[in-house]
Amino acid sequence: MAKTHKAIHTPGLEGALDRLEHLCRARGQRLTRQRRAVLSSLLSAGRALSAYELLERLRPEDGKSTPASVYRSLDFLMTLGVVHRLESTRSFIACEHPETPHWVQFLICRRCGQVVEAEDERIAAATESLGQRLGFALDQRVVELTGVCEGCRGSAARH
Amino acid sequence: MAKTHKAIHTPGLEGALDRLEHLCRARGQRLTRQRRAVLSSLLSAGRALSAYELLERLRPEDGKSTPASVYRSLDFLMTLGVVHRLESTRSFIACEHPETPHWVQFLICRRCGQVVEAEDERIAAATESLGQRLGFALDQRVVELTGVCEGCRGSAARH
DNA sequence: GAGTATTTGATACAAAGTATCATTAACCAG
DNA sequence: CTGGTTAATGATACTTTGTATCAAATACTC
Repeated sequence: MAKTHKAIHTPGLEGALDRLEHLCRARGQRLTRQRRAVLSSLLSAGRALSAYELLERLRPEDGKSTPASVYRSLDFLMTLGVVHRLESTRSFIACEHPETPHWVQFLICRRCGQVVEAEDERIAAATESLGQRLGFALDQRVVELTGVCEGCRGSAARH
Repeated sequence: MAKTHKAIHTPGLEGALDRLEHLCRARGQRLTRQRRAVLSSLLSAGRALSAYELLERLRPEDGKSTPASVYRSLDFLMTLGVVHRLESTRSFIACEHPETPHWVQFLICRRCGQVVEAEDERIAAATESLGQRLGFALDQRVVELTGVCEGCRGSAARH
């Protein structure tokens, strides 16, 4: 059977949860039901979600989630590097390649909401070098580039 | 008399307000008391302010400012390019060099809150090229680098 | 399987940002 | 410099986003 239909089983979900377990174990942190649920939910959403959108998706499964608990889980997953926050849209997204510690950039389509995570050497080098030149010891880099993706420019010519 | 005391008259404030007037005139937009007040206040603050901090500073002078009106003025000033929003701290700052249309980067000291506005060619080129490579027509670039500035690293050794 | 420290649940609240519509004031014309 | 027009503001209420606190629950170690 050809893979013409959208996969029902989110690809990589299992792998990501395994990775989460290993990360927790390695760092002596607890892997709780909620943390697993938050990551799964973000992964299966396949896009960035606001904390409250995430909350709505968790509620059916786990009626006792609250804003505070969702934010706590998100903070935790961010320290592990398996979730990122998009500052310019106040939303959260599962990391696409959490294997390596990394500085990433995001490209966000303002039409369809698609988010692409990139790991560009030139940008990494240029930002680091700017920091040094200005005397900053950088520990966080937000690079979020918004525009219109190829697909959206092609299809909806002018709208 | 030596200039040992902090200037009471914010340097460049007049110039900035003149520039604002010219920009409005050139674009057929109205220059209102509130818009002037918001820009002055940001300029004399000399640092990034949240919309509500700004509101508090406006109140003594103009008791009828509201959150909505402040946000409206900020949005307006941003379209003119004389004010920028810092996404990662949810705050606003007067632009340091609004002469040229520009893509800027910000370096933010997490210790003292200092914000430096930069206009780095390499970063501009690298982000543009990344956008092209991934098929994005970029129209907004958020580059916010957080760390500890030279002064703060020097003084408070470890705290 | 029990002990313990960490997380969570529940509640309440703080901060950030927006919608609507009647009123006001900036700018232009004369 | 006076009035007319249109854009901006004021007032009000509300939505969204994020946090504080503390008792109850649960993940992990032994």
